[in-house]
Amino acid sequence: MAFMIAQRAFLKLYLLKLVEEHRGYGYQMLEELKTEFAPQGYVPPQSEIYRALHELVQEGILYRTKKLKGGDPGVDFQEIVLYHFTDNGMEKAQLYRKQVKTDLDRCLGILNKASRDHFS
Amino acid sequence: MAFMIAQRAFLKLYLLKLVEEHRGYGYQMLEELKTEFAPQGYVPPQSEIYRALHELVQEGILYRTKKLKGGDPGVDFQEIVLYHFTDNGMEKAQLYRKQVKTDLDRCLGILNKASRDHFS
DNA sequence: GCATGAACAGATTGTTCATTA
DNA sequence: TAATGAACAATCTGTTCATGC
Repeated sequence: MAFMIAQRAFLKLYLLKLVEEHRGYGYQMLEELKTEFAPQGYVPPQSEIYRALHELVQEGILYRTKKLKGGDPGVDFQEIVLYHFTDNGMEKAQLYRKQVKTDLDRCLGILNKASRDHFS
Repeated sequence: MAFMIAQRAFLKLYLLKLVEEHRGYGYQMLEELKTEFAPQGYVPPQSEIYRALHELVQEGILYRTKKLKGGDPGVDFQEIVLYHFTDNGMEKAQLYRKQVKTDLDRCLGILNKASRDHFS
């Protein structure tokens, strides 16, 4: 097992949550997460967001649709990729969340111990 | 900056502490840390221990001496490598600890937030 | 600048292998 | 088995580049 939780897994949790709340395309979620994590001094990199989304699709949790941003033609023709849960995507996601929670708790245990041991 | 704290940096903290307490060779420290982290389900890999020690030497914080284990000849001729702080090693270590603390706190902030956001 | 994606390079790490006593 | 070290392979990640609107 890896020492620490992977950034990819960490981001997947947040992306699943954002898709669940119907805020659903890559660039927007990236910007949202950037804002959300600014206080923690963490800037999620663009490449990881897209890689995480692609993996969630490959894993059969999400699927993609394409849409023209704005909807009204003549206004904005930018094409965006929206994400939605597949039929059994929610169950799969729940399973995945469970796995990540185990890993997250393990990491917190390790890091909290280090914090106590060296900087208490 | 990397997403999470590196295992190497994490281990260096513990190795510096063990050397400070005069428990000082690789294999022994490895076994000690294995025992210490058993409850957290973390098994520090042998290779990382040695790599971390080598780096601490390269960074001028520690230096090495060699010794025959047991001391008494005829009993055990296994050669072991002991580690000690250099002249200004303690100061350097203190500086390093400070840096790692910053990183550690950043990681804890991120992971605690995730824990709250998804599993509260 | 918004939006998506790929490519490339580097660092970290886990496993295995080698050596000696 | 204890002890140290190196080699190898895989993964992850950060940066940069490419494309289109």
